[in-house]
Amino acid sequence: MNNSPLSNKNNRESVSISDELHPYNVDNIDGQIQNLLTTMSKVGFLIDVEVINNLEVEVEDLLKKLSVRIFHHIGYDINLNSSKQIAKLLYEDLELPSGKKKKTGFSTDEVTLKKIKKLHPIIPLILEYRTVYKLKSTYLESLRCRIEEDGRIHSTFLLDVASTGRIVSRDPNLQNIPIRGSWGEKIRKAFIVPCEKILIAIDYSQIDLRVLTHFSKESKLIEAFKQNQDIHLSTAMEIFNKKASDITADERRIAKTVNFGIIYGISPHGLSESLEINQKQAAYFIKTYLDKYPQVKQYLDLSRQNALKNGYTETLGGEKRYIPELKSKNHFIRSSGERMAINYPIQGSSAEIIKLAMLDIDCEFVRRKLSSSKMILQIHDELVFEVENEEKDAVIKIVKEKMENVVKLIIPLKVSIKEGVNWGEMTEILKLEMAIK
DNA sequence: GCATGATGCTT
DNA sequence: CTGGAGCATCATGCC
Repeated sequence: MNNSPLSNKNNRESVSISDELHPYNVDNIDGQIQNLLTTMSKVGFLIDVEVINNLEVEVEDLLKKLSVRIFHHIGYDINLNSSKQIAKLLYEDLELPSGKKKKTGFSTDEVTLKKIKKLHPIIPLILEYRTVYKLKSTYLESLRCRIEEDGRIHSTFLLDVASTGRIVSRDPNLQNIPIRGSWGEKIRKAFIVPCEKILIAIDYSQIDLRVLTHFSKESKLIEAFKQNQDIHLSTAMEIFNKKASDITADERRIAKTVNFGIIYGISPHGLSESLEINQKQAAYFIKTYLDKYPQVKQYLDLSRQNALKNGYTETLGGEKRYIPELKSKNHFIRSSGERMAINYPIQGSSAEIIKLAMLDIDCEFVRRKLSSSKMILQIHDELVFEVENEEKDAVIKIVKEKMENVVKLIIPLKVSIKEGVNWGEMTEILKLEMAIK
């Protein structure tokens, strides 16, 4: 393992798989990837400022209308950005039922307000105001101000910030640009590429669940991934004990939430909050899941036990994270430690895998002299490239091949590929041109 | 001006 | 009392 090709930056091949416990070498991944991150930052993401400007006008107008309607209803003006003033309005002046208490008063967050939104017509208006104001402040005005001379936004990418080994983007953060709903698409349409170029986004499909499968060796999951099944549907079939054609959209949604919950070290309470069901039902779903996937249960138990015994957990590459919280006498802190013991090996291994893939891709771009195509963004399980049209086929082939083969797990790694002229209108590429040289 | 809390966006 | 990891904005209170 000490002779891994990884230790030679300019001559990396595929990684060593000789050591079963640590199937790849993580020596100095972060040191090697630093230059690549600096380059991504220098390249930046081209922005269509007209799209931003037009959206700002639209949003400005909407905010004005919303605040006028709200103030008309209540008969006076308040600062709608102040949760303190919103709380006074709802829970004192309007005497609506209040939910959980925070340090400074009763909560007015989205989850709380949705529970009482039918009790007063201004609550949906407040919720919409919040969404739109968030857009205006964080994703329109702020981003516009960060466009530099070259028409691009240059984020900074950092290692050694996230305790899981993930890469962090800041100033500005380009890893949390909205994607859901109509606003997500509208904003992402402002992220563009120059003429003669195309945007390519490739993301790992279910990498966390695949890593969980690798660690747990759960036979049902191995089978599902080997057959490239819809994993949430497959889980729904297990939990609800039905065949695929009988699974409803709602049952699949529940299974998807359970799958994510497992990775995060779920509790019945947490799942009940996410699914808006009672805790008894949530507990039943978890129990059923663990009954149906016994090797996952065994793996999760073992993860906690080993973390307590050793004081740390580790990733596939052997990167350790110490978890002193496991010995806390405070139940809350200890539970939090147990969730870390579950989540860190999974999320940390995923982070390693994509960082290794980024290095492989970078090397191959250099080797193949694809100098006009640039990696511009990494969003945890996704890579975004600004690609010369003529290099498109070659880039897609390389990125897919490197991402899927960077490390051999007991099940295959899969990516999905999208292309577009902007980040808001991406189309999945299902058929790959196999006539590539 | 600075720290903290509340909120909300992503994976 | 309970979903892992982050960052940014705004309000508020204190210096």
